[in-house]
Amino acid sequence: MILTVLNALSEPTRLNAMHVLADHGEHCVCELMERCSATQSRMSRHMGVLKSAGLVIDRRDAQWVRYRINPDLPADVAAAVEAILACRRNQERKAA
Amino acid sequence: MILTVLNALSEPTRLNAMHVLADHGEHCVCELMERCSATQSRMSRHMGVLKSAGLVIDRRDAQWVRYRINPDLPADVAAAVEAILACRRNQERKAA
DNA sequence: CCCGCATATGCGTATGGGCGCATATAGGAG
DNA sequence: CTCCTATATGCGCCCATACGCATATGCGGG
Repeated sequence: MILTVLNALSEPTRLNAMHVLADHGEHCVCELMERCSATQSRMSRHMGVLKSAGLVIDRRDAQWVRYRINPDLPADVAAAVEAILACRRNQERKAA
Repeated sequence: MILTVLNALSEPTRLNAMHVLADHGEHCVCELMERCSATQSRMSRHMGVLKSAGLVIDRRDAQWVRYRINPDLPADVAAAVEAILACRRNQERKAA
């Protein structure tokens, strides 16, 4: 439910990961690690939290695991996520 | 920033309080206590968290303190909050 | 001045969550 | 089979946070 989603998003590294995934493309853990400046175990666990919140799905591709935003998110949840991500984007725009 | 907001909202009682306040009216702590089934100290502290996240403001009125949603919330944050609250409302609608 | 209602807060405690480290598992290459 | 890369997970530690209880503070009434 929404509380699980909020809980998942209210952590800097996880919110960061969502920003990376916001292009609706696939990204492997090693890429996310770099872009979020996180260690391997940290990133893996955080992705697990996002996954069990239903926000992302994963797919094995050879030795990599590709994550992407869950395309079957309920419309209202997807809208909320989008609105949340927009906040930081606006902030970056303001900073420039 | 948005992380503080998400942190504040990712707690059941606080999210509940936001739903009560979503009518953009003023509500005193004792009313919020009842509607959220919380003890006095719990509710007071939770409102403090919402307040320091900038989500609500308070006003002394005789022996009561009236809380309401911060009318000066940045537009993008207000939109995110609205989208989040909408999720639970949709759920209630679906349950009926 | 004293009392009672409404609200905030100090304090001690318990629980949850994140982290690092080490290790397990999975898949490809030789 | 072995090795290497990529990812997940068990474990123990630490810190943040929520809670209850008691107490302080603010405000109005008598």
